[in-house]
Amino acid sequence: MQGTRERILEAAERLFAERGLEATSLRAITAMARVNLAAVHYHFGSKDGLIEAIFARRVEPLNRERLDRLTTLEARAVPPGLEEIVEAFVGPALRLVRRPDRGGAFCMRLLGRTIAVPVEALHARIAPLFDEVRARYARALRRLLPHVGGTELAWRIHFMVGAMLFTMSKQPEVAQRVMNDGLRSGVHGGRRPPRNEEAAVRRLVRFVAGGLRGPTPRRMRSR
Amino acid sequence: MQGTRERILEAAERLFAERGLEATSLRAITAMARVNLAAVHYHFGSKDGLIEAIFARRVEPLNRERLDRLTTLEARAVPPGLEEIVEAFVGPALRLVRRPDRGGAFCMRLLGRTIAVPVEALHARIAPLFDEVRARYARALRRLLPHVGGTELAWRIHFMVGAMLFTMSKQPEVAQRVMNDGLRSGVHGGRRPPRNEEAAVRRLVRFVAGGLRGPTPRRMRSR
DNA sequence: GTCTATATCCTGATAGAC
DNA sequence: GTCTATCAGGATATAGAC
Repeated sequence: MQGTRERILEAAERLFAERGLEATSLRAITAMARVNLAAVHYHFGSKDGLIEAIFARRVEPLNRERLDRLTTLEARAVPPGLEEIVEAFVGPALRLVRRPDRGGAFCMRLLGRTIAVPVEALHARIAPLFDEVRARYARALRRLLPHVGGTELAWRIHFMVGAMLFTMSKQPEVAQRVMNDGLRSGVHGGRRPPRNEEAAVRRLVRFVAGGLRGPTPRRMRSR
Repeated sequence: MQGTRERILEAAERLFAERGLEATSLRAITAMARVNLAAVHYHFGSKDGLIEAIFARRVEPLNRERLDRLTTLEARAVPPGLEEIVEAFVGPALRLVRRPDRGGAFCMRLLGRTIAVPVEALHARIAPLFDEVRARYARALRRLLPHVGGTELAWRIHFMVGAMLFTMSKQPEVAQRVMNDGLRSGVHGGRRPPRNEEAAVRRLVRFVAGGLRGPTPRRMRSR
C-alpha cells in the first residue's frame, strides 16, 4: 500500500482530469484516496500546492523524453525528417495513455485540458516548464523549413499544439476503446490488443507535417 | 440602457470566458451587471439555465453563417476549393472577435474553452448544436478528398477543430494586440488598424488545408 | 419584475489532541 | 504523521415583501 502522499497525488490527478481543477474539492480527493482531509494541507500546504506538485512530477519526464529524442535525431548522421521531429514532440505526449508510471490517461487528459485552457494564476507557473522544449523544437523546425518565416512558423507550431492538446483532452473516449480492446483480448489470440493511440500518433504526425510543410503565403495558389 | 436580462447575459459571458464556468460565481456576475442576485434565478432559473441561454443565442447565428456560406459555395458553377471550404468553417468562428453583436472576443473565447474541454453534464446539451454543421462539412470535404478514407478524414477534421479551438481560446492575447493597434491608430493615419484576426484566419486555413490534403498512409514516404 | 433577507450546504484552511 | 472538530466565508437557491 502506497504512502498517503502518493495516494493523494493519484486521486487528485484522476479527479482533476475528469472534472477540472476548480470543480474538484479537496473533500472529493481525500475521500477517493481514503485519506484524512487535513493530510492535504500537511503534505502540500494548500490546494494550489497540490496542483503544482502534480504538474511538477509529470511534466519533467515528459519533456526529458522529448528533448532526448530530439538530441538523438540531431546527433545522427542522416539529418532528421519533418515527420520524425513532429513525432518526437507529439508522440511522448499522446503515448502517456499507456504509461501508467507517468499517470496514464488521467495525466494526459489533465495536461491537455489545463494547458489548453490555463487558469490565470497557474499559467504563470506551468507555462515556463515548457519553454525549453518549445525553443529547441522551434529551432529544429526552422532549420527544416527555411522558406517559412518566423511569425508564420510560430503560428503553425501554435496550431500543432492545439491539435495535440485537443486530442489529449478528448482521449477518455479513445482510452475507453483501448480498455475495451483489452477486455476482448481473447479475440486477438492472447497477443496484445491493437494500439489505438499508435494510430492516433501516426495520423496526427501526418496532419501536422502537412500543415507545417504548406506553401508560404507569397507562393500560394489563388485558391 | 439594456434590460436586466441582457446585462446578465453579457456580464456572464465575459466572466465565464475569462475565468471558466465553475470558477465564476453568480455573485460576480450580478455585481458586474449591477443587478440583483435573485434576478438570475428569476430570468434563467439556475446557473445552468444561464449557461445554456448564453450558448443558445451565440451558437445559432455562428452555425447559420457557416451553413449559408457552404450552401453558397456548393451552388456556384465552379466547384469550391479546399481552402474555401475550410475558410467557410473556421472563418466565422475566428472572426467572432470583431463581431461585438455576437459577443466578440468573450464569446469566441468562451466557445473555444468550453467546447475544447467540455463539462460532462453540459457536453450532452451543447455538442448536438454542432451536429448539422459537422455533418455537412464532412460531406463536402469527403467529396473534395476522395482518396482520404472515412476514419482518416474524421481524425483530420478532429485535428482541424482542435487547432481552431485552441486559437479561439487563446485569442485574448491576440485581441489585446488588436486593441493596442487601435490605440496607436494615429500611426495608421486614421485608417482602420490592421486586422490581425484576418491574418490568423489565413494562416489557420493554410495550415489546415495542408494537413487535410496530406498523403494517405499507403502512399506515405518512408520518412 | 425587483428587491431584501435568509436557508442550506459546501469550500479551503487551521487549531490542537493524540 | 494522522485525526477530530471547527472556523469563516462563499456557493446556489428560495421565500416573501414591495
